[in-house]
Amino acid sequence: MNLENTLVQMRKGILEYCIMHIISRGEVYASDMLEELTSVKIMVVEGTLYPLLTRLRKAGLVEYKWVESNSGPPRKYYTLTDAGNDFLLNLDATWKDLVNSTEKITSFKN
Amino acid sequence: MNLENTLVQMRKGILEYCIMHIISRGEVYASDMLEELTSVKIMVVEGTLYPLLTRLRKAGLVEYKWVESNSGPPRKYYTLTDAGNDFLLNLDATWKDLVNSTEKITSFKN
DNA sequence: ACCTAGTACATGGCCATGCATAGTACCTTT
DNA sequence: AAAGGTACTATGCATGGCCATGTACTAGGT
Repeated sequence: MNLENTLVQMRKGILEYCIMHIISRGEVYASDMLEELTSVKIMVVEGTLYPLLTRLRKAGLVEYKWVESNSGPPRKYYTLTDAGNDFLLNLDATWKDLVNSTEKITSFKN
Repeated sequence: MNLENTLVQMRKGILEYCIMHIISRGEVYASDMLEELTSVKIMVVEGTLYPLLTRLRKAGLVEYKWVESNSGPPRKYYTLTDAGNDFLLNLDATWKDLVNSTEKITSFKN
């Protein structure tokens, strides 16, 4: 029961939400996402991101197309499907509710 | 990959944070906590709460004393230990950081 | 005294997710 | 051709929330 571990637990579910948002803004591939998440201090490693993307694809929320790169192997560029966009709207509401509820608990005044 | 499941995942770690906050405000027992969490629309069941309280106690963050009830069996009234108070301060910072980071991602404007 | 209902606490097994680690495949550079 | 880097894949572990169930004690009615 240490801080690091709790942070990991807090991240569960949120990562999926963040990734969906990043993809919703335009075609991106894994390294783009890692860079953006790192830039806002959400540290994520490949071993977390790739399985997550696979889950999202299997659930029909995202799709990808291979794009040649001129500086390495080809990349998978992701976009949201229609179902993905719908789901993202629901995630927005779910997340806001949760933050709201937590706020009520943690800023309770007697 | 459905909303309900994602909500469950989002709650991981947050529940611990909320419980710590509730206990920090004064002596409470399990039903008090359930009631307060329910009142802000965070649905929690006993099978989640009791193991969590046991974890917190084993980690030395909370302690309890038995108190007789005049309307049923005795209750365990919980309070934070000194270590628990310290940990709660860290949780506050961790949670704020996470919300902040998520905010940056989800309200990104091009 | 007995039975039923209610209250309070506890546990075992399941599941989904994040992570560590290792591995594959391809490209560029020298 | 060799070396290093980039992008993606696969496997197994740890954690925490949830469901179903169980135990123990109390209160109230008959």
